Amino acid sequence: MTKTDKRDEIVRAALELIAANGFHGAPMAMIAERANVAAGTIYRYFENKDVLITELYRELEGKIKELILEGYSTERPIRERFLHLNRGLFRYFIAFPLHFRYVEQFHNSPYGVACRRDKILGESDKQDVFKELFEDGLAQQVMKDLPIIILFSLAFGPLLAVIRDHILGFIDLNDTLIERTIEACWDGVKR
Amino acid sequence: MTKTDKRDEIVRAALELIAANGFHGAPMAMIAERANVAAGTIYRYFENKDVLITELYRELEGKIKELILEGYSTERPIRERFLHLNRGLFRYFIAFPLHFRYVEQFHNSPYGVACRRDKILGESDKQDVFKELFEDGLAQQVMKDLPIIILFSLAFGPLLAVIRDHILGFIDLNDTLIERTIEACWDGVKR
Amino acid sequence: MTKTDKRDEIVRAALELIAANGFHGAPMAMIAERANVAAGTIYRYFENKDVLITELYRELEGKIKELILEGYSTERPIRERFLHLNRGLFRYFIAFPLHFRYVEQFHNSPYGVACRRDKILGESDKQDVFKELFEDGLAQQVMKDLPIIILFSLAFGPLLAVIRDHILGFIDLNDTLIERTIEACWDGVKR
Amino acid sequence: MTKTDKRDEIVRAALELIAANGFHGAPMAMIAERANVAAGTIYRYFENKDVLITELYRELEGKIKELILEGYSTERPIRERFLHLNRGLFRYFIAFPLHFRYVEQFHNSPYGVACRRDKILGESDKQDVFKELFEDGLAQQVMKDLPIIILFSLAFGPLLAVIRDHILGFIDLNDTLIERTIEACWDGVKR
DNA sequence: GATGAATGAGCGTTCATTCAT
DNA sequence: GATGAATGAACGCTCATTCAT
Repeated sequence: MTKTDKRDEIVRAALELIAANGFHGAPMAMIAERANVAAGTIYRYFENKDVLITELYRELEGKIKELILEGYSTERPIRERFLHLNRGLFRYFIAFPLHFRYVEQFHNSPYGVACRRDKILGESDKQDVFKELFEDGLAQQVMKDLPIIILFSLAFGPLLAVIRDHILGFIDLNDTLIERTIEACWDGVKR
Repeated sequence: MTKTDKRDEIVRAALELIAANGFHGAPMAMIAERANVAAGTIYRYFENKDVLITELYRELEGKIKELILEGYSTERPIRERFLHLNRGLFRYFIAFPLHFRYVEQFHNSPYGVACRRDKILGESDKQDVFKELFEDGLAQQVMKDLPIIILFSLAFGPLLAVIRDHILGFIDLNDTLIERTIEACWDGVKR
Repeated sequence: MTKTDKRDEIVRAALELIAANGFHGAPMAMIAERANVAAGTIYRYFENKDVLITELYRELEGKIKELILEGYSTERPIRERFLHLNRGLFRYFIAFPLHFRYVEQFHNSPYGVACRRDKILGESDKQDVFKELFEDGLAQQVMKDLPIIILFSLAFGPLLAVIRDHILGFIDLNDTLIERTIEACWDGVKR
Repeated sequence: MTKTDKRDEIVRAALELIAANGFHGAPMAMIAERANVAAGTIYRYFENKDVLITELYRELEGKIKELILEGYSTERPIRERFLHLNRGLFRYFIAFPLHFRYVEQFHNSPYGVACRRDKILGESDKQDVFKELFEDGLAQQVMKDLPIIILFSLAFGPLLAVIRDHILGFIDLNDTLIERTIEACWDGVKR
């Protein structure tokens, strides 16, 4: 097994266990076992559990962005771009429910709050497509004149709630339902 | 200090610590200390930590419902009822940010999921004003023809996200902003 | 309720709970509850749990002796006296299984060992019928020439074991079986 | 220190402390300290305290049986076999008084009762030499016609009581005394 | 006297982290 | 590099005992 393989196994194991059981239901020893690695080995790749958790989040974030940006163009109309991104998120999380569970756990934890704080208050992430979309939407006056951070919540708040209900088995989403939910989100933000 | 005082102190301490640090960041010993009570004393009032957590949630839920239903009438038009309830939630949580953080922690935990499952799958809660509102909205065809559970997410998903951002200090809400956010939520659910 | 009634209730409750659950399965609070008395009240009658346990033992010991000595006469032949005492113990413990369980727990605990030590090494209990019986048996040369303490074990060791098996439901004793077991014990000690 | 050494140290410490103070007088932390091991280390070798207690019992049981069966043959006459086994028990427990105290504590506890129940009611332990001896004794009509479980008590009840008195320092056994006590036990069971 | 709420030391157990091999 | 046994602080919880009422 190469060095990278080991790291990947650890990350995969952590994802599975934390998604299923939460941060406290995933002891390092259990992650190690699931990754077929010794407990101490994890510490060669990650300084400590916090770092593992945060790095895993960054990786998932990266993958999500990557997939979402496929076929995305800032040249298209605002509405189309909005629908594209939301649709991408829906499809991604339905395809990878473990990722969704993990990301949700992360957001709803001290890690997530700190991370969010950095993102909002820190150096503006020049490449944040979401932010750019809302800025364009405001500039072109197709979106409601509200702070971007509120537009954000209007656009993605329902989405995350609906996906959670889907993953927990409370609804059974299909393409029509998804499409109509996304349209409803658009109704929320559009002027 | 009367018996009730002690219980109240424990509940207050638990609320503060759990709202700030999460369930695992609030050991019983710390709750006891903050409540100026011995560790064992908590167990006179609550069978165990789970019960304390759940009971505290029920208390908050009760208070919220109570405040929200003030001046609420099912006789009024759907839109008005919708705005009333959302406005109530906004005001409540802005007035009691600890309650918000606590309720959020609770929902995002095994407790909350189980609680949610009961509510959705169990015997329909006849007195659930929210459910009733959406049923009426659907019947009168003023709301989008979507499953109630999705309407729920459209209505309250953004709201919770916005309040969180406010409490974490990422936005500074004022009455105008609140009113316009609620209107935007309405745009999301209305036909 | 008179003072004596309260004490009796405490003692009865302690007997029941300790017999059923052992010393550690019978917290003071539980004893108090079963006795319909406040926890603190127990400490008016007994300095602490140890004292309660020891005093209860002494009471039971007294009752047992009293019943056993009914119709007992040192004028009768050794064998008859032996059978009388053993028969008495059998009947007593079968009639009062809680007493048996308690006494057994007591003997098999630091309390019991200390108590035994006092009895054997301390001032010889002038009125101990058992000791007297064995002394007479030795003097009259109807019993084996062994230390009294060993005769004791030969006489009562099997008895206690058989009663325990009866109470635990492993055997179902009847009068014949009892009589033959006692005879067997006599065979053990007689010359 | 090898892995086995550590386990042995834990077992030894548990044996010593439980034999001296009983199960509740031997907290895990104290066992760990006596074993020169951290508290958590015990849990690498034993799932929990119950398992430690039960496993230690099984180990002692095994050692005892092994030593007792040395030179034992079912070909020899009943009486000889009886004396062999009883003599073996006497010698073993006098040589290892801690083992005796431990086994006694175990028998007189919920563990022991459950264990006993299994043995009596469960599938007959084909290799139980004691049971086999009594069955043979009954078949050959050299033992009293009593239930095996009672013969058991007649044979070993006095023995255990005598050994306890010896270990507690109430008698000082010597070979003659042992031999005569065993003979007395035989008198109890023989027809 | 009687009460029972309050105490806090102590229990069994877990788990992030270290380090000798 | 990799291992996994060892650590020990920290957790949730119990219960004998005290003492203000």
